[in-house]
Amino acid sequence: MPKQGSAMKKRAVRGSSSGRPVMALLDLLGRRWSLRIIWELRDDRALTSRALRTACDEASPTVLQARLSELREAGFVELVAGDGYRLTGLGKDLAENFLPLYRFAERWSKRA
Amino acid sequence: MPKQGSAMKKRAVRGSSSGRPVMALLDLLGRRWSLRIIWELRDDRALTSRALRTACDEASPTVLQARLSELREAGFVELVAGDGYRLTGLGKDLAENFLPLYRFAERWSKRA
DNA sequence: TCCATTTGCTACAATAAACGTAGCACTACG
DNA sequence: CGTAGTGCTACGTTTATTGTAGCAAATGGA
Repeated sequence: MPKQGSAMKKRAVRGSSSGRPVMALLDLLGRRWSLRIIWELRDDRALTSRALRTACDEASPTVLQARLSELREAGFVELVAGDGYRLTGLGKDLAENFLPLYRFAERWSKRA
Repeated sequence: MPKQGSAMKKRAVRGSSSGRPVMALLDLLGRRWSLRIIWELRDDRALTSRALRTACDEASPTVLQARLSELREAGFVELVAGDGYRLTGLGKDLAENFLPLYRFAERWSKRA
């Protein structure tokens, strides 16, 4: 698979052309397993690629690697040698926005 | 009239089998255009199906209708006659979790 | 040293999802 | 009547994801 050069070259993130960063973010996070990966790495967890795969219901390594590449390029995830994947400072910042989701999901599951 | 009865036999939300509601929520929100739809309906906006389509970069009506059906079934979105689609109370509650994303995205776009 | 694991990562064919265009039935105007 | 709006769907094409298999490099014994 070809390496993507600098920032988001192989495919412009949807909505990025509008000049609204939130659109590019929503596009990136709206791809499969993106939210899940960030979720599994929350709270400063570090997971190897295979541990991450196990955590993500044995999702195919193809798409996981694709998402990890995108998330690394976006600056949300980094690969630390001998330690595995983990959120960057920016990634942790992003994950903060999703912690309330857990409580919301609990409430949601008990809805009428 | 939407026949939501048979519409949902297609697939259980990923992760719902794990008994963790947040997984089902991440699955639903991780599908294409889900986050975007919620975003476009934020702040009590009501959009017709075509206005929503325009807002979502002319995404195909096929997938938009699919997402709207899922979001309606999940109780996040409702269709009000003569008014269009809008977030339910639960949907607004969910959208609250994403409002900080806008500011985060701005910060993100200015990253090194 | 040789062997066995584990790491991150990729190839490739098959499947599922999304796209794009067109069009339906219905309603509300004039 | 005709025109235009609504929500929504069919269908063929393109794209994304899946599942299985496997690679080279690094690690740690025996």
